[in-house]
Amino acid sequence: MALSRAVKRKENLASSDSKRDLIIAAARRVFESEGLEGASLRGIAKEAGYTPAALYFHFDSKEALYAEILAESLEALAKRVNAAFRSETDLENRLRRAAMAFYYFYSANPRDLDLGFYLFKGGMSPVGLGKERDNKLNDQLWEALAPINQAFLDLGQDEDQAKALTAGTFAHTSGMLLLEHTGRMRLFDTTGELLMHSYLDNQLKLIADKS
Amino acid sequence: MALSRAVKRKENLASSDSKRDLIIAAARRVFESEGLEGASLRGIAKEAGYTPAALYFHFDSKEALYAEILAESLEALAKRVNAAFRSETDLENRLRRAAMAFYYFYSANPRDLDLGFYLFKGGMSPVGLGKERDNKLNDQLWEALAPINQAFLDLGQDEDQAKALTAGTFAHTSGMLLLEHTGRMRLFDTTGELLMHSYLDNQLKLIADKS
Amino acid sequence: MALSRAVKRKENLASSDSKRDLIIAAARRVFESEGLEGASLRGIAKEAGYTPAALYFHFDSKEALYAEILAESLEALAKRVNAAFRSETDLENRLRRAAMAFYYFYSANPRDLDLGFYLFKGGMSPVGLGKERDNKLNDQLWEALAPINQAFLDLGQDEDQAKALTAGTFAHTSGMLLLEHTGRMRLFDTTGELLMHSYLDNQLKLIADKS
Amino acid sequence: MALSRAVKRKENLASSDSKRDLIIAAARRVFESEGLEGASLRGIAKEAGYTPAALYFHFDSKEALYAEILAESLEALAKRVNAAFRSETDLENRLRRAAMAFYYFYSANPRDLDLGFYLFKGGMSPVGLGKERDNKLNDQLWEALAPINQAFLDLGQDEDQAKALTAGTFAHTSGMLLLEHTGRMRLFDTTGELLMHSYLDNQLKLIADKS
DNA sequence: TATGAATGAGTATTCATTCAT
DNA sequence: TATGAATGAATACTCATTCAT
Repeated sequence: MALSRAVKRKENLASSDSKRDLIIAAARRVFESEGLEGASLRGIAKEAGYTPAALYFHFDSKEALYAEILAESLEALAKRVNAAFRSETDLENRLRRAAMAFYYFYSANPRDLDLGFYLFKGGMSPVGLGKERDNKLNDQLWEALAPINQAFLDLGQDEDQAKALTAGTFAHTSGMLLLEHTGRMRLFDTTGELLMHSYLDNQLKLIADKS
Repeated sequence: MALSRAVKRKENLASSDSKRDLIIAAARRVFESEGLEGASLRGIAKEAGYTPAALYFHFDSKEALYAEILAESLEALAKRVNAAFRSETDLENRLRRAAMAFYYFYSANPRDLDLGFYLFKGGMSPVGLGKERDNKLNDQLWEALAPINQAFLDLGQDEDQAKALTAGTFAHTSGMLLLEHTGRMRLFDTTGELLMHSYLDNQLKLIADKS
Repeated sequence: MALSRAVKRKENLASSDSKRDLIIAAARRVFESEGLEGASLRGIAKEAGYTPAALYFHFDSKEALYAEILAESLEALAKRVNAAFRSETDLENRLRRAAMAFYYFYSANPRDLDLGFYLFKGGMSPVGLGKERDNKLNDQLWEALAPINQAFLDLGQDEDQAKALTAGTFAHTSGMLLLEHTGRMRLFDTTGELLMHSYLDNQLKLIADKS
Repeated sequence: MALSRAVKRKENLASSDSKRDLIIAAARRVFESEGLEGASLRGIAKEAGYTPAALYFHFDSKEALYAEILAESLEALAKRVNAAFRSETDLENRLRRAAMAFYYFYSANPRDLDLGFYLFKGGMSPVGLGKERDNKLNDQLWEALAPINQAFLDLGQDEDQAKALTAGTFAHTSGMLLLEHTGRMRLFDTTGELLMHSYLDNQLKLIADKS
């Protein structure tokens, strides 16, 4: 008749988690339409169909909620980049695919970029977040970059070289996204996508030339 | 009596302008110590020795004041980059010097970077700023990038190529500054300066290889 | 099966009571470290290892919980004062001991004083508490004052005189504790303890002079 | 025709001050009807016919507003006690009058007592107030007690004795007010006023006996 | 008996901006 | 040109309490 306690608890947990997810989803929606600064706890709560106070049952603070969103975003990013990496066997294309996956992800979700910069600002958040969360986010970021790093290793670069190349690619991509996001790309009559491809071609050429 | 009206007006204008500059200087000081989010009109007014209301005689809005600061910053940046460009006769070093001047400027004044991103966000400001000001800022930005573009032209690139190369250099530099500013460079055991040099070396090598 | 229902109920009762005591103890701890204003139901619940909602099974309201704590405190106070009274046979010292026991109790537990003032404020609590509880607390307070009253009776005062003397001693002691608690005693380069002794000496002298 | 600037400024000042006083008066009214805990900035602002934000133009914080009220209260108290002291030439009655003026003041304005205890709690306020204000309040308190102290001096007590006697009188009065304020006086079938008189008579008798 | 989830009312304070003077 | 005074909307967050489960 009745469900066993264990099952019930599981269901509650699922329900609880799904509520968290509901709130996070609502927060994402608000972010997307209002931007980071425009997204208030009140607004998020309203969008989620809750009282502001209710959110505090699920998240310790606004920043913690933000961090959760960023974490989910980074997770999705990492999945995307890894999938792109794995979808290719050609070593050169692997790099291209992985790096472009990174680029396309943020090109499609520009607000997530803001979020990342906001929470990473100064290397730590102003309010809470704390070191543990910073470390966690760093780890997640690295997981998204790891395929790119691996691609460079696979192309014959040693560990230090690969790391530097990954950093360069990350920076280049971030900058490119920034220019597009802030509408400055118009100055140059070109697109970030094009420039990304050219950057990657150059990297591959340079690597090929070395050997 | 003593002074003619015309002279008086001129003096007032001068005095007015110097007051503007005083306010802008105060705002810069506040930005540097408090950051973009921490800088309030009240705080700026206090630092300038004025009432908040007084600032509205000199600037239409907070954003307008910000824009003015950004304009000054871009002007200083342009001067710096141009001077670096002119200080060199060797074509390759010209590029290096100009690009690194850009990098060093923001590395030393990271808050100015924030300001730029903030005001350029979305291609237009939320409140005022308007198209004219956006255009003006774009022009100023281009003035800071022009020497880099010229260096590429001098290295034998055609106009389109130079523009794309300038865009790439701009993006790369911006991304690098971003990574450093947000403390993410630590992930890679290297520095933005080093990576900048390596990027520029690669660009020069690729150009040389082409011909 | 094994245990009879009656026994079970008793056990439950005992268990319930011990839980109550656990909560009260937790609340006391929170009071002592956070003060009256700083003590929230949430904090108390956490300290007790419960959910806030759980406390409502044991206490009708926050005020009711407070009242319980005050009741325990008054009980302890009464015990202390009675013991002090009984520990002496000399009539004059009996008064001194009893009154000083009162003083020392609150001097050591200043938060309990706050609690008393808070709950007694206006003669009744804002929310619940009600008349029964007020009467109960009054009774308990009187039990703590009874030894002092008895001491005055033993010193030959009639009932009315003793009551008035008790009231005076109570007021004097309370005021003294208040001055110390609020740091105002510093104005006078003396201590509450000293002044208490001098007050009691005077009372005894006045009584002696009368006869 | 027009008013001179100096006059205008004076008027403005007067107007500004009167607005402060208006707010303070409103705050007092709210205190009296709602009590200390029930008095919120919002409520005070509403009562004063202002927006909460407007109060911050006149007072730095809620605590600062409270402190101002307490300061005014203490000033009025001091005036009252001094006047009582001066109205008498008979040395014994001087003490009586001054001490009873103190008592009557708080008996008529019991909320002011709360305010004093609240702001003096722990010798310093939790939020702001700061040492300067604490010192100022202490000074004001002493000004209200000075006549009592003088009365003891006039009765032939040396400085130390007078100080201790003043402390004792202050404590006794405070305690008496407390008992009345919290409705505990009912336990003793007497009144604070009566007990105050009897306390003062005793003090005078003890002083007379000494010499 | 206890929890998880939620509420609604409340908190002090800050913000950019306006306007009469 | 500048101020003093004020606004209205917003902010994140806390509270005691309730209720279905």
